[in-house]
Amino acid sequence: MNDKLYQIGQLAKMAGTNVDTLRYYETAGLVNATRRSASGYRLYSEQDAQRLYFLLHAKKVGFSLKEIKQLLGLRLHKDEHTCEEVKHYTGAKISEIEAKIADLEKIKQALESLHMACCGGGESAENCSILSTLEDPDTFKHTSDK
Amino acid sequence: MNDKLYQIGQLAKMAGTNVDTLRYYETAGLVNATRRSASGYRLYSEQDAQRLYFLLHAKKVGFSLKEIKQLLGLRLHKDEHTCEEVKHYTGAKISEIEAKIADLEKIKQALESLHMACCGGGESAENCSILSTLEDPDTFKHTSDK
DNA sequence: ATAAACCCTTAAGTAGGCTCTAGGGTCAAG
DNA sequence: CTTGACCCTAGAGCCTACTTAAGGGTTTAT
Ligand SMILES: [Zn+2]
Ligand SMILES: [Zn+2]
Ligand SMILES: [Zn+2]
Ligand SMILES: [Zn+2]
Repeated sequence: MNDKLYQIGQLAKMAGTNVDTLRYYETAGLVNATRRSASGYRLYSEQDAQRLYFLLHAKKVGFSLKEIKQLLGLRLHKDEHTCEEVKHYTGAKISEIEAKIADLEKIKQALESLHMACCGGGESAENCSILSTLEDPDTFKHTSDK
Repeated sequence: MNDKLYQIGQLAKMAGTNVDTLRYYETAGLVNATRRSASGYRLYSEQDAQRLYFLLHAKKVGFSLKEIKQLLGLRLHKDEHTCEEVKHYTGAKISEIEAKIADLEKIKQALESLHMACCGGGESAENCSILSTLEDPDTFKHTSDK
C-alpha cells in the first residue's frame, strides 16, 4: 500500500522547492528517486518525499547539507559503526539542537517585547516604544557558546 | 560605567570567531566598532559586542546575514517606517521562529528515539535498534510549510 | 632597537548551495 | 501529428559568507 510515485516536478511543488534543487540533491547524494521510468524520468516514492521534507526542515534551522547527510545516513551503513559511536553522535546532535532552541527562544523573546511595545498604528515609528529593547545590551546577553 | 573597549582580536576571541570575519561584518554593515584609536585600530564597546553575539546566535539558527541586518536594524531608521510596518515585520518573524522551534523539536524527538534505543555498546551497530525510527516515514511527516 | 604580536587596507580567491543554459527526448491533448 | 508541458544531461554561472594574500604600520617587551 501507498506505492504512489511522483515525478520530479510534482515533488518539487509539494515540497516548495524546484526541480534543479532536487537534481542537485541527487548529485550530492542526499535524496535519490526510488527508480526511473522507462524513459529515464525520476520517480520518487513517499519515503523519498519524507526524506526530502526532513532535509528541508533541517536546512531551515541551520544544518548544512553535510550534517543533514549524516543525520539521514544514521540508518545506513549500520555495519560500519559501533553502537557507541552512534550513541555519541546522536547525543551531541541533541545537545546542539537544544542550544539552537534556546537561541531561538531568546531571539523570540526580544522580538516579542518589540512587538508588544509597538502600537501598530499608521504613524511614523519615530517615537515607537521599540527603541529600548534591542538597544539594551541585556536583551541578548552572551552566556556561553560553542 | 562599563565603557570598556575591545580590540578586534579580543572581541573575536570572546565571540569565538576571527578578526577577518569581524572586518567582513563591518563592510557588510552589520557590526561597526564604536570608534577607532589614534592609530586606526577598531575599538568595540560592550554594546558592539552584544550586537555581535546576537548576530552569531541568529546565524546559528539559520538566519541569513540579510535577515539579521533587518533584525538588528529594527531600532534604526525608526523615522522611515510606520508602527504598522514594524508590527507586521516582527509578527512575521515571530511566527517564523515558532516554526523553526517546532522543526527542531521534531528533529530532536527523532534523534532522541534513536539515542535511547541504541545500547551504546562497542559492538557493530548492525543489529542496533536504531533502524526503525528514521526509516519510518512518519518520523518526520510533512505537515505544512512556508 | 629589534622582535613578536598585534593592527590596517585593498583585492583576489574559495566553498557551499544552488540556478541557469543549451540541446534534446517524452507524453497527453486536440 | 503537432503543440505545450513535462523530463533528461552536462556544464557554466551566481550568490552568500567568508578566507587568504600582499604590503605595511603599531605596541609591548626584552
Ligand atoms: Zn511602534
Ligand atoms: Zn506606534
Ligand atoms: Zn546501537
Ligand atoms: Zn547496540
